[in-house]
Amino acid sequence: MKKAQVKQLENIDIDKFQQDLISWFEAEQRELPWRKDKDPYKIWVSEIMLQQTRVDTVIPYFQGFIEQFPTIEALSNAEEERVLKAWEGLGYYSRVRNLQSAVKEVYENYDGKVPADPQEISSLKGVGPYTAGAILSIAYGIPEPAVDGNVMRVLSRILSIWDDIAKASSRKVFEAAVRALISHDNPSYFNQALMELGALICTPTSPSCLLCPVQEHCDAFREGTQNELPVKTRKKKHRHVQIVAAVLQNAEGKFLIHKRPDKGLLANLWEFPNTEVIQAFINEKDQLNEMVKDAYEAEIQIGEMIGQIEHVFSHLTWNINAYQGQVRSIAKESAEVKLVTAEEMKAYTFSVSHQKIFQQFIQHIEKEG
DNA sequence: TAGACGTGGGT
DNA sequence: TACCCAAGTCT
Repeated sequence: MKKAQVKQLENIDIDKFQQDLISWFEAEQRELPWRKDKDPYKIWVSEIMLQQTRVDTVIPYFQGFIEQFPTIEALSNAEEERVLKAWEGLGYYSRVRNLQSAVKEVYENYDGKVPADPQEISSLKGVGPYTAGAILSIAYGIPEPAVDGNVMRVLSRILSIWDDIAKASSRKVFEAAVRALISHDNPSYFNQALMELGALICTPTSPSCLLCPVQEHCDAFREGTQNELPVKTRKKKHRHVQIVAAVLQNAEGKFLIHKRPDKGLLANLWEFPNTEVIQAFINEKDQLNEMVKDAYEAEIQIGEMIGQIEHVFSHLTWNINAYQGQVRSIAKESAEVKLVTAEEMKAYTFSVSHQKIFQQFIQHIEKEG
C-alpha cells in the first residue's frame, strides 16, 4: 500500500492542490471563537476540547473556559475543582487535568510561553502528535502535520490510501503524506483546510464530491471509491455493568457525596454512593449498605427506588438502579466524603451519569408532592 | 497494540 | 436497539 500512496502523490500537482484547498478555506471557513486570534494558549485549549468532540458542543465550553481562565497564568493558578467544573459535561475529564498540569509546566519552565519546538511541545501532558502539529502550525506557522480523523479520511480518498485508519500505525503514513503536500507559505490554513474539508465536504457518509474544491486531485472520485474509503475496522462491542446507587440525606436534608479516585474513569469527579452489583451476592440494597458501612463508616437506610438509568460510555454501559434513603450517622466525613446542601452541591463536579441520578431524585420528590 | 477514557447526535 | 461518529492521548 505504501507503493500506491507514493504513486498517487506523484500524480498530484502540489502547488495547484495547495492553492485550490487554501482558496476554498479562505472563502468558506466557519467563524469559530478560537479563530479570532492566534494566541497559542487559546488554540491549545480549543484543540484539547475538540478531541473526539463536536464543534457545536465545544463552542459554549470554550467561551466559558476562556472567560474564567483567560491566560496561562490564570489557569496555572486556578483550583482544580473550579477547572473541572468548567469542563463538567464535556467528557474525557483527564484532558483538562492534563491541560492544567501542562499549563503549569509552561508557566514554570517555559516562562509562560507555549514552546514552539516540536519536541518540547510534545513532551507536555496531553499533547500528542495531532495537538502538537495543530498548535505549531496554527499558532506559529510551522509546517508540521496535524493528522486527525478528518485528515486521514480526506487523504485516504485523495491519495487512495487503503491502510486501516483504526490502527495506530497508520497515522505515520498520513503524516508522511502531509509533509509532502503541506504549504510552507501557509501551513496554518493548509492544515485547517484539510480538517474543514473533512467536516463540511468530505464527510464520512455521502461526501459532497460535486462541491469539492479539490475534486480534480482526488483519486477516489476518479475511481468512484469515495464510499469505500477510508478503511476502518470496527470496534468490539462493549460490556454492561450493573450499578446500585443512592441519593442519601441526613436529618438536616444534606446529601452524602463522594469524590472518585484520582485515576481511571471519571477521575476526581464527585458521585452519589454506588457500587457494582455482584451477581452471586445478596440483594443490591444490602450490597450498597455494606459498601457504605465499609468505605464511609456510615449507617444508612435505603428506601424506595427512584429510577432506573442506562448510561452509555464509549467503552461500557452502566445500568443503574437508583434509590433514595437516609443517613443515620456518619463517622468519617473527609476531603472525599461530604454532607452538603443542594446549593453547596452546585460547586462540585459530577459526571452526566450522576446528574441523571439526581434528576431522578428530584422528579421522584416532585411526584410525591 | 488494543483498550480505557465521556458525551450527545445521527441513522 | 445498537451501532457509528466527532479536531486523540495515555498506558
